This record gives sequence, structure tokens and C-alpha cells, in this order.
Amino acid sequence: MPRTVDHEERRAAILEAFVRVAVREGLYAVALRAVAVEAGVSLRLVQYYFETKAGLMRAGLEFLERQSNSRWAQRVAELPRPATARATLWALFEEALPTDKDSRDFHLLWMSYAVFAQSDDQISHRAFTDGPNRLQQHIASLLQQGVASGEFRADLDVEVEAAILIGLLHGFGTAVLVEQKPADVALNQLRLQLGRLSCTRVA
Amino acid sequence: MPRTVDHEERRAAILEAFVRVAVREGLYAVALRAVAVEAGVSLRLVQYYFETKAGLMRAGLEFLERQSNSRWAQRVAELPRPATARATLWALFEEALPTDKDSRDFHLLWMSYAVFAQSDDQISHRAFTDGPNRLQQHIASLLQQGVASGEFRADLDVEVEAAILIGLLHGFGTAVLVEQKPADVALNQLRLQLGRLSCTRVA
DNA sequence: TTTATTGTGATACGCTTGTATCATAACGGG
DNA sequence: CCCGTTATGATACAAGCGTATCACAATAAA
Repeated sequence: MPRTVDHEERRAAILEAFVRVAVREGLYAVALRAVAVEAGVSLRLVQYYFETKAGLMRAGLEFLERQSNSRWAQRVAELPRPATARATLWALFEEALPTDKDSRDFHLLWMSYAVFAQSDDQISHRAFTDGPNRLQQHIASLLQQGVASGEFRADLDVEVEAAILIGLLHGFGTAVLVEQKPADVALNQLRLQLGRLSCTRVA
Repeated sequence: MPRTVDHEERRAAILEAFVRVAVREGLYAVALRAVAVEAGVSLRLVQYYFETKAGLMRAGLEFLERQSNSRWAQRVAELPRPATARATLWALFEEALPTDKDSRDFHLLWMSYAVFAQSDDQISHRAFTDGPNRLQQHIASLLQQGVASGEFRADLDVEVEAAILIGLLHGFGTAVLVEQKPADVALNQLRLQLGRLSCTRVA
């Protein structure tokens, strides 16, 4: 087999260009030609690696998922050990809010995809339910762990509290995204809600 | 002046068609021709009443705002008097979640517009911050009123609690929208959070 | 060195889009 | 009655879109 160029590397480069264009012009307005120009390759190449526009869209979503997962994994790895349940939760909150530009872009695109998926059955809706569900499970188990270690009140319904925290996270996330309020305010309000679950009530 | 046809009525009819198309095909994919067909008028007519596509978009957003306001006004009017702060809040929650199809459509379009506005400076971002801010003020005053009437705990920071409730409302709203959870589950979880603020603690 | 396969460019096609143009029908005021 | 404004239809146009086609450069295997 000839002319072996690293397929995955090329795909990644094009996908990064895709993300940049999508952020700049809006996901709905992404054109294959614009992606090609942004990536510095020919239109044909984009076609070659992703076949069709729907293919690029699909790959874009998967790319975002992978990127988000690795971001979170790195964040957890940087956590000082041993990490309390509360500290881990807090890191999760900070990570889940669009604090820096990268995170902002990610949130915007994710939301764009969620909207897009509502009137396009090419891409599966499950990405937008499975992700939050997993996250909620994760939060619930962290809460449970916190209850066991005495950080949180013993009478918590961890499932419901996790659902509430997830809801808040999403709501505040979009609020920060549309610049209704700055990220640090959102974090403060989250801290208050988390404080309610603690054994040592602050307010 | 001749051939006087009710301008506003026509505009409204076209806007309703616009909304239907936007819900069906996605806001990003709305074409003037599709709106014309849906409204049963000629393309030229849509141009005549809205000049340009951006004009139609703008008008569409304003239409949604008006529709939402009147929906909420009617809801309040139907409230049994005298309405307790808690009952009013609860009505607000029920109204704010995408429970029926109309509300679902509204939420979807509103979210689409929010995403759209992030990469289009034709439509003002203020609609997406002013609305929630007003709502938050409203909730805060309801909470304050509830504190005064003894429904809610006296030591509440009503501003922060209002912010938290708004955040939850938005988060749960999108969760229901993407069918991550059904509306009644979201309402139950909201009830729990509201119970925390009450004088007579339930759980 | 040939050969088959993989990777890349140039370009064209058909379609849809928003917008513009032009004619003309309808109708109130003079 | 007629005139000028308002309202509506038919149609044209240039631009941009996704997709398809074809040629050909590059290279690993024979």
C-alpha cells in the first residue's frame, strides 16, 4: 500500500479546523469549503476523509466527546491525593462551567449539536442523554462516598441531590455561556447549594 | 389609501408559519420559500412584510417573546385567589418546563435562537439575559413575599435562592427538552428543592 | 520496474438560497 | 372617473452549497 499518510492525524487536523469554523460561524453555517480553507487543505481532501457533510458532523460530535472526556480525565489526575469527595465534586463543577475560552467553545458547540439533533435524525439523541446520565451517576456515587466519609449529611437522597446538582450545573452553564452572569458568581452559588448537603452547615 | 389589508394579522399568520417551519426543520434551516408555502402565500409576500431574512428572524424572536409573555400572563390570571407565594412559584415552575408540545416547541426555538445569537450580531444578546434576569427578580420578590407571610424560612438569602431556582429551571428545562427525563420527575425534584426553603421542612 | 492502490488536486453539475426587478391588481381619495 | 398608493404575483439572478467526476501523483509490493 502506497503513500501511507497518518490517517488519524489528518482527520484530527481537519476536525480541529471544523471546530474553529463552527465556533466562529455557527455550527449550522459550517461549509465544507470553509473547513478546507481553515485546515489549509483542498475541498476534495475533506470529502476524502469524511465522505459526506453528515459524516463530518458525526465525526465532529465524537471529537467533542473525546476532547471533553480527556479534559476531565486530566483534571482528575491533577487532583491532590487523597481527594475528598467534596474536592472532587468541586473540581467537577469548575470543569463543567464554561470558565475559559476553550470550555466556552465546547459548551457552545455541544449546545448547538443538541439543538441540531432535535431536527436531524442522522445524529443520535443518545449522546445528549447518556452523557448527563453518566455524570449524574458519577455525582451520586461521589455524594454517597461523601456520606460514608462523614463529609455530607447521612440523610441525603443522593440520587435526587445528584439530579439537582446536574440541573444546576447545566442551567448555570448556559447562563455563563450567554453571559447572563460571570462564572465566579455561578461557582459561589453552587458552593452554597453544596454547603447545604454538608454535615457542618455553613449558612 | 387602497387595498387596506390588516398588516399585523398577516404578519402574525406568516410568523406562525415561520415558527412551524422552524420547529419542524430547525431554525438554522428555515428558508423563506418554505415559510411562504407553509403560510400559503407567495415568496414575494414574505419579503414584502419582513423585507429580509434577518428581518423575519428578528420578528420571529419578538413573536416568541410576546407569545411567552402572554402565556405566562394567562397562567397567572387562572391562579385561584388569593394566591400564596408558594402556589405562584409552583405555577411558574410548571409553566417554565416544556410540559406540553407548545411549550416544548417554544423552548426548542428559544434555545436555537440563543445558540444562533452567539455567532450572529444581527439579533441582540440582551433578550437572553434580560428575560432570565427579570424572571429571577420576579422569583426573588415572590420568595421575599413568602418569607413575609411565613411560608418560607426567615433566614433565606432570596437573591441567591432565586438564582439557584432559575438555574435549576433552565437546567431541568433542557433536560426535559432532550428527553433526558420526563417533566413530572423534574417537577418532583423541584418540589424537593422548594421544600428546603419552607418553614415546615418536609424532608 | 512495473503495477495496483492510496492520496490529492482541479473542476464541473445541479440545486437551493436570499434578493431584486417588473408588471399589475386592488382600492381609497380627488 | 381616475389617479396614486398599497399589495401581490411571476420570474430572474448571482452566489454558495454539497456532491460527483476525472486525472494524476506518490509509493509499497510484485
